[in-house]
Amino acid sequence: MNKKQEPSPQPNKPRLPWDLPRFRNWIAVARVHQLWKRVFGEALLPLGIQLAHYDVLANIAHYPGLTQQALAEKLLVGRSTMSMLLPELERRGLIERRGDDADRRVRRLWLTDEGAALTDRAMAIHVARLEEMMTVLSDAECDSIGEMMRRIATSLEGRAEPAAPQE
Amino acid sequence: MNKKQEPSPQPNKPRLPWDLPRFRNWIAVARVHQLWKRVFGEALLPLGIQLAHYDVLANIAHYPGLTQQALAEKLLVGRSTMSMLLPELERRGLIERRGDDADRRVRRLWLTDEGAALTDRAMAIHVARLEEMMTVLSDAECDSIGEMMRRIATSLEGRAEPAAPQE
DNA sequence: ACGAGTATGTTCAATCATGAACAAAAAGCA
DNA sequence: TGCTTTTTGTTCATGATTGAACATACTCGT
Repeated sequence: MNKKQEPSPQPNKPRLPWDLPRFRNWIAVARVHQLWKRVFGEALLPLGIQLAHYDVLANIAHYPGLTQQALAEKLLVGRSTMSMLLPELERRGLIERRGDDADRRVRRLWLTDEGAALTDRAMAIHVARLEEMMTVLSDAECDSIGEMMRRIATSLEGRAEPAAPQE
Repeated sequence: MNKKQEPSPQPNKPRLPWDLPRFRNWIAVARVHQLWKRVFGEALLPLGIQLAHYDVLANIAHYPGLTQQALAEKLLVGRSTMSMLLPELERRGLIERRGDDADRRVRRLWLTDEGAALTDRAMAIHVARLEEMMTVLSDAECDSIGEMMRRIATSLEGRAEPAAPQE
């Protein structure tokens, strides 16, 4: 085949994406995200919850009374994931699901006192670990990452939502 | 030294992490990563492979002859994941696993011609989608993200690996 | 050379996430 | 009002990922 490799990687044609800065930069993003999930997931274990649970609880704390569908969209997961996850959190007395008189399809989500207390502790851990991880960045650097990522997110969502007519 | 914002949500104590810039910025990173995985995963479907397969193939392309263990470490997954995944790729004739005379425990990984061809196509899609996603960033901005992320990764890995003596 | 300790890969059972199919309820429309 | 379409949530079967336990092979110190 074709592996006549001289000494140096590739003479002129960049055969591997690793030669492209944008590729390498994105790899770094993915790697950090993956590492973070591991680190934070372990940090949550003492509280008896895992990442998926935390994501749910924190979002209910931020948007009390949101529906399962809205929560799933925020978390970028399917509806069925919530249907499988939430009964467990309800059984443990961390959340409450109440119907909505105005729309009897939906079940709105609320934290119980116990759930709110647990979520507070989890969020404290979250913030602490996050700031620990980000000590190598200045405030301005961190903000610039956030600004750029939001720009990308807007672009990505715009391309996905509008349901392209053709193709 | 912190935002004394009267009219807004919380009078003085920032009860929710969303009030903290570092928190919001990280949320944006996680969101983009998640969106990217969805977009790219769908883009790979026509090739008949999924993200996990692609990660394997691309890394074998980059590091031909690496061991399963080394691959698992690069991908930040467990060894058993490779043991479940690789036989499928081998069965499809995309990769080859050859023993190593110097160390008869390991199985070194190589792309077949067919696997290399498929990987080339997948990497082309990868790069195209990536550049599409990143059109909203200048080269310098993209590089700055990469540089900062590598800084964070080094810090994270340093904290996890060396098995801190106390706590 | 021998044995304890370590590293690699596989198997297996358990866990988790997902999409398709479904029922109930709402919204749109004639 | 009646009918169709859309939305919300659940169930279920499937595929993905994992850690523990194991067998094999290597390393290192003696």
